[in-house]
Amino acid sequence: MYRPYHPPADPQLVRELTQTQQELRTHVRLLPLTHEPRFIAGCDSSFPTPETILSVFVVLRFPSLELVEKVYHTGPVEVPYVPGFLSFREAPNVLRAYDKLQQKPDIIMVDGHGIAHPRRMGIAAHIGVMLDMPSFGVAKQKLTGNFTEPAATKGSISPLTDKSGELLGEVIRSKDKVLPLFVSPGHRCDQATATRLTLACLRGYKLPEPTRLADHWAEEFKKELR
DNA sequence: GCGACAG
DNA sequence: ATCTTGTCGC
Repeated sequence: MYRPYHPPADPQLVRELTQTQQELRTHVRLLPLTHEPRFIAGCDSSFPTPETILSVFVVLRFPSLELVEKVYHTGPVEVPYVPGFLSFREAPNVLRAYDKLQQKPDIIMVDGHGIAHPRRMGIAAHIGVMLDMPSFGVAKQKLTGNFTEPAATKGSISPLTDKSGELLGEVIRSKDKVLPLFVSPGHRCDQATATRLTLACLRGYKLPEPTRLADHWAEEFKKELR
């Protein structure tokens, strides 16, 4: 398959972001949820133009999954995309979108990785720490770690581990014969909770409702801008 | 030195 | 992420 080429990143920038990332990491806490969520949020970002980012937050009632609110926020893109540092490019705008929510959620499902990251600080963990809110990530592509292909049937799961065997996340088949999802906890959440909620949010599509709707509305809001 | 690389 | 048509499989 075709492999993307990532242009060299500014060494100085990478050093600074790495330090910030490691500081944020000290705040991460992996714990089971204390109470069953009543509201779960989904968030995702898109780029109407190369220099503009549009972030969306949707809040669904849980476990009914009815959409109760959707908001978005747009702003200028100030940081380039560098593998492993996606959060610094998207999180600032995502947090502003979060501020616009009337109904704050009990937990946030982010489009991206949680601790299944080189330094255990994917965007889901980053956002969770910034808001000090429970969060977890659901990604469509692997960033780091190893795994064996889960069975082709919906609900099949296989672990995502690092070289030392540490569990980074779980690879979940959310729909029969469709590429699996990579689910990992972000902040104030554990793997069992992340996996359980992801499965509870499936409604016949590859993506669980929170991120699927956030994805959908990101596209709608984008059109709405022109 | 050779791959891998979220969105 | 984004740019894009037709096409294969259930």
